[in-house]
Amino acid sequence: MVKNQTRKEETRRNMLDAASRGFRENGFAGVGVDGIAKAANATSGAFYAHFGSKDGAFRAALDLGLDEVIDGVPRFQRDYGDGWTDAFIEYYLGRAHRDDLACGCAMTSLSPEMTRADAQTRALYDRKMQTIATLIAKGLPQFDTQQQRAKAWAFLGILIGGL
Amino acid sequence: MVKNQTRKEETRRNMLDAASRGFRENGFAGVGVDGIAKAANATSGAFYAHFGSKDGAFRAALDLGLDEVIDGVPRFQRDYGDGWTDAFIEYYLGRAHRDDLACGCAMTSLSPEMTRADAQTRALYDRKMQTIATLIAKGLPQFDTQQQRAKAWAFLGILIGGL
DNA sequence: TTAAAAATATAACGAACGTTATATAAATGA
DNA sequence: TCATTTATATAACGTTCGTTATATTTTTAA
Repeated sequence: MVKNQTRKEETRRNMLDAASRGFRENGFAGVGVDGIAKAANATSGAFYAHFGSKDGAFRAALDLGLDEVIDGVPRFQRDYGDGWTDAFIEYYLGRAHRDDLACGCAMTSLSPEMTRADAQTRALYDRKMQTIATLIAKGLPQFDTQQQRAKAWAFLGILIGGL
Repeated sequence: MVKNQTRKEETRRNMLDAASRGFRENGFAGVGVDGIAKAANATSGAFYAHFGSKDGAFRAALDLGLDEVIDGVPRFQRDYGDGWTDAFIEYYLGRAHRDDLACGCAMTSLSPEMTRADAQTRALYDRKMQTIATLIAKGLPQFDTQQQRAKAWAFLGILIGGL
């Protein structure tokens, strides 16, 4: 529970959490605005005041979810050193991560939605994924930058699902 | 184009193809009955005459799609011998398979929908996946059946997406 | 304490949803 | 050919969808 936040911030947080979970569990089309708002003990009015549209909420959830990965990768690299990739994969495929509150990693659950997303959302996704690939590449034992990047994308591909 | 089929069979085929493509591209909730029917140059009336419900059409599409895998695995084992797994993975991850008419393999694109599917659909999925795992296990160089099955499921996990 | 502003709730819109009932068209068998 | 059955199209249903406009409540500032 985050403290020292106004009521507005708390409502937004609740709705963003509900949106994240809803989109990850049921996909973009599988959950409605009213459903998300209700899950956050709020209404569609507040939803639109905060996100402007359903697409806007999806982008906010995507943004937050990918930031979790962007924060997580360097943490694993720092904590596990050279063997960080194995630790990361184990964590990533592990039950704890699969069944957590937000229903898995946004990268895995939201990536399939990208083919149907609008341009703005895809641009956000591409930008964040480039950041993630760069972070991964920096942690790979290789001196050729291009090879590092290729391996980083392969690593991501395995994680997300062979696509 | 399949020949020697009645008009009824042709309509059903068209609608099943449209449903398969629609569900794979946009997910169960991402496409509607009217949309599927229109994509098959038909109407919702014919749709319900053939499938009974949207869930019914999804099951038919899932059934057909997983049968493609069930047919494909032994073909790879026969054509490529011991190295069939590499050939299969290469094909599976390859562009040709990703961009084909039906928008990728049903196993990959429809598996994420299973968490939201009804009991009947999940039962069908489980049954077919057991069949697929058995086929894969038979093609693995191992004498312990249990180990074979475990490896077969790991193989499937990698293909579908590390879940 | 009270007026202004901001945040949230309520109500309604047209459109699309899955489904059913019914009407039309096509295929079948005599 | 004509009656009957089958296949498909049309029209309508109640609901839910994303969204907007407006009303109400809560917070802010004086």
